[in-house]
Amino acid sequence: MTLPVEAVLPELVQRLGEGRNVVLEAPPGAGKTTRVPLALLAETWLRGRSILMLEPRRLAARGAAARLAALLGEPLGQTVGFRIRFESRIGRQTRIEVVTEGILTRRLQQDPTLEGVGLVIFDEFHERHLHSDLALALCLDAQSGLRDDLRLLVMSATLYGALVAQLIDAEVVRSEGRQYPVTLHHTPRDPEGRPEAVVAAGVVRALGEQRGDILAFLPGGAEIRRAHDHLLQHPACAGVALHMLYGDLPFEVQQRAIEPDAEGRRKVVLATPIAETSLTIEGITTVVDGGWQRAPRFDPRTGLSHLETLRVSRASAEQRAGRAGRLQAGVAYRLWGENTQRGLRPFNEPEIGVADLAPLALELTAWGVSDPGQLRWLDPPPAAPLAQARELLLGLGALDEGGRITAVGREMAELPLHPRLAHMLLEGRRLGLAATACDIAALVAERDLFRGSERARPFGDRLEALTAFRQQGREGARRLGADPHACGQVERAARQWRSLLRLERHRSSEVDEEEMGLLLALAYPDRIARLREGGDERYLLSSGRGARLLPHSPLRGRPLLVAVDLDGQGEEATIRLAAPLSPALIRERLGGQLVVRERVAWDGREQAVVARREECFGALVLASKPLPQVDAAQVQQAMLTGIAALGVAALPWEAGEAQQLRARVASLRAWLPEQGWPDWSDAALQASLAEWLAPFLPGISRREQLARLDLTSILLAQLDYPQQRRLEELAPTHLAVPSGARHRLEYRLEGVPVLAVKLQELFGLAETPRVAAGRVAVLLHLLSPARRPVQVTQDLANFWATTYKEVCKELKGRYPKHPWPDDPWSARPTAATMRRLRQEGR
DNA sequence: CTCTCCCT
Repeated sequence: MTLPVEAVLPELVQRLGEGRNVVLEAPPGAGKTTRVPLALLAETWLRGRSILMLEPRRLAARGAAARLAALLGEPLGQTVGFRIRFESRIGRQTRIEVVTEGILTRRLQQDPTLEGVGLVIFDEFHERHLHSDLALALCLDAQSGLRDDLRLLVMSATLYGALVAQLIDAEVVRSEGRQYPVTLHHTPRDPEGRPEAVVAAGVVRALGEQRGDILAFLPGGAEIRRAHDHLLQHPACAGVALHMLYGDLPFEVQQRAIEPDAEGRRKVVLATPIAETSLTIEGITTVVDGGWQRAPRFDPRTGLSHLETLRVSRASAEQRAGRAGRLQAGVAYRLWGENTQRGLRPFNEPEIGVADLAPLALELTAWGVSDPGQLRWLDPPPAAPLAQARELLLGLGALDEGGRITAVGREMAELPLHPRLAHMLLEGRRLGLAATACDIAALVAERDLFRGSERARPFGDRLEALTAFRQQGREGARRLGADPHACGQVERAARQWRSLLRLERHRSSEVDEEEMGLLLALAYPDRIARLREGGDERYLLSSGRGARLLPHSPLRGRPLLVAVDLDGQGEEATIRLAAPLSPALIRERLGGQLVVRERVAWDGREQAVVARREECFGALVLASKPLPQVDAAQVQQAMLTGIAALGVAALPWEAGEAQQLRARVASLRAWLPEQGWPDWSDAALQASLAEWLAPFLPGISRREQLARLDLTSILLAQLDYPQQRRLEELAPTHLAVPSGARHRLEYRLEGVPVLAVKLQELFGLAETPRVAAGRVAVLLHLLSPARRPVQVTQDLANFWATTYKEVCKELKGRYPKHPWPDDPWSARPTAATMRRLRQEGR
């Protein structure tokens, strides 16, 4: 059988032969995974060295290797082999080695020159996993340094080639795919509809309009279960075999969903994106796509991840629809309109942009790179999550203060698990708890034993179920409500780590809850939760954030927990998985890791500077007492931090005088920019607290004591004497008016100052009063005798000439005791009544 | 309104 990719093989071979990197852009079905490595095997430039081909999934790696070997008519482990976690088939003569992503990173770390390798092929690069992005960056680094004869071939779905080609300085070779046509039906959905209802309706419609089996895409397991329950009741599903398919279902159930129905019934499979690439389901001719996908997002501010339900990307939707056209022409119902289609993102967001970067940060440090800018990336690791990751690694002792890897860090990097868990394994070994640490790490890292169960269970139940599985097999696990398949996977991971730590065999012992908490605290020193007073399920995390146990958790009321799984979404984090923690045991077993520190710091809850001597484990404060003597400079520094956190608005501006001073200076700054008046905006004052406010802080350590500050004098002290003189002259606090009185000017942060004055006081005055050496006319608020505003103007002469007459007419009757002369120009300006004027003899 | 998929 000839495959479309064969047409471009000569060009591909030639380009690589010229010593170039190459990007092969080909849609699914082109045959790139099977044909390309074999076509290159005999190339002389390889000089007998091997080809490494990277696959994004274990299933795919094993499958690709098997097909390649079959094409050569050999068993696996001869010319073609594979290496994935837990399994490898590699022989002496192996020239094509198919590996999964983590394996390649590991190999590069052990041998940066990739000795004996002539070509690295990245298959399905468009999936943009964290590991494949990292592996490409490391390969490029190796190529540019030690191995200029190493070649790279990146294979990717359509429309992605140019970007990668630019990064790796490569030629793009394009191939056609093989795919039966799929007819697309875009059907706008009820925007309020829940995913399960929308997709169930789509399935019912497809059942009526099409023949053949149906594959429907939903965002997650919960929606799949609800859609399943709903469709079971529906008459359209009578006689139809209804299946669910998602990663956490037991293997047998997944298998049944993939196979043709034993009784030959028509099949409907409700699936997560697991069916998008990893699994091929027999007999599908119709796809129903709800158009969602769920993705984790790491929030560097909290250090936590949460799941988000997003619209599918165009690439994913394409892939999903394609599932209907593997056997024959098919149909895809897309439950969104053409407009929505145009707004879809072209590709899934690269994992490097949204993931926890702690593992990547450790890999980079182990590679000897402190700044990711030293490597070439399609998308560099974003700064904030990377900084957060480095901070975590520093806390775990993997990095030193200078950001270099420590001996412990190197040991951690060599263990195939998350740095948090690697730290727990190594520290657990020192405590003589290595085997238990392996179990706990596996329970954290592998599939949830109790997924889908109603009750929120504490961590201890997992360890108990694992022990039961070891002693009594699958039945033992089932009796405790655990999934035996998942137990097997956990045991397999734990066994791998035990062997890496050179532990002989697992000694099963009693599960000690407190030791478990202790070990978990070694992995999550920053996720310790203390029970809030007056309740039994609300906790305070060491970060200061609130957290809440899942309803009905058996851990309710425990004073101290280690939160293993925290969902960071929303106001309060949700503690999904936790173990109780005993401070006494920490002190007893981890005494060496306790840090005693004297802390003088602003406390947001106390609204004051607190000075305490604290005994800490990670972020957990085990003991705390007040410091007998405190350095005044430290208090001042902490107070400044506190004021910065509260904002300058928290200072006592209420009196008004200080605000007026700020407004006067701000006005002069705006009117007379050449004079260099200081910037006293909130932002500027906030930024320079240390300069202008610090000298006045001695004796102040609480928020309420800020009321003592005389902000007017403090700000005035910022001006030198000539400036103070000029301020009085150019922006006076008061203005004299013709009546002889002095009235207060009201300055504003922007605009002209306001002079509020009874209009009788201004008789005879033609010129509007001015400030700033005559540059700015004040805004007059002309008042009635009852001090009600009659007119607002910046043009007094015009007021006398026009509006004054009407004002007179209107107000004369109401205020007969006050003067309302026909000619305001010649009348005597006064604040007094007629009677007083007469008494004064006029 | 129960946590997607994948990997050392």
